[in-house]
Amino acid sequence: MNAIAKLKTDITPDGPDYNTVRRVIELITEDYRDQPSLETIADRLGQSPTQLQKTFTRWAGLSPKAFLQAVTLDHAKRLLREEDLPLLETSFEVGLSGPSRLHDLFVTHEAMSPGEWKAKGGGLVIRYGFHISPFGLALIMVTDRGLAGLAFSDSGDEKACLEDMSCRWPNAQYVEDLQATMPYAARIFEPSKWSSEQPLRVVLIGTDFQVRVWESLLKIPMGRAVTYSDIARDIGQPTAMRAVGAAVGRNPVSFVVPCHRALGKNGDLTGYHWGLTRKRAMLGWEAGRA
DNA sequence: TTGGTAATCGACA
DNA sequence: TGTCGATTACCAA
Repeated sequence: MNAIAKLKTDITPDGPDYNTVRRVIELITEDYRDQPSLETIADRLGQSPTQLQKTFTRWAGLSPKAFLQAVTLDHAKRLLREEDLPLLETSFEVGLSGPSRLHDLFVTHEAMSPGEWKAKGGGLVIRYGFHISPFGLALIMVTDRGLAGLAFSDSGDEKACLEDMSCRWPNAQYVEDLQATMPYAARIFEPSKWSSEQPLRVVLIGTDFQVRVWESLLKIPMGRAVTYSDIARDIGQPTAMRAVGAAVGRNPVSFVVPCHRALGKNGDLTGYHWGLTRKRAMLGWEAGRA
């Protein structure tokens, strides 16, 4: 194994589990009416039930049974319904460069408008790298100001993924640099390394409206969810839910800015740039850790 | 329930 | 200016 490949696999040894999990989620979603048993699923995947059992607990922190429930529509509804405490209202004062997200991964963020970004010209260097993550391959992009982009890809689609991200900031100069991105990967996907003492530095590059939407997302605690209209209300434009949806979809730092915690009003998972299956996986994974 | 549709607003061409 | 969403609420079969 060469040095780079080693770097990739060292991050999260359980990375390959995602492939199994992804297929299970797909199966369940297809015929969720039948409530397939563990045996049925294991059978369809050509694995033994015990093996599958082990994979799940390792990946999700939940028994398969609990996991199945977590991925179900009912559970998503519950995430929304348990809204006794004022979700978005509380947390922290979120101002520019303030720490946010009281309940899990702390980040400090600064905003950069497209204008500012452009003014810097092509001088800005973005270092990127792919790393194994619990949700497939993660493309991480950093500038000297902090984390600027986080995207996901299945193995084999790296090129498309990189293109998807890099065309958002056409003027930048892109350099592959796993040494630079690896520490981010290690930190982001390992909840035991989340701390408020040393928040993760993030640069939000987008329009004023988009940044406001993303700040709102940062306030959603782990294992909870809100609707698109909740967000619209939070930023003071209750009727702009449609525009909010569009802005959420452009979130360049997925997972860290938890756009997977935005659901339709009835608990449906409406959309996700990197695939609905991945959105389900994230919610299930968080359910096991919340 | 399911399916069509108008209202609404930021981004982009 | 005109089009297009990771939305919603409402109304008709």
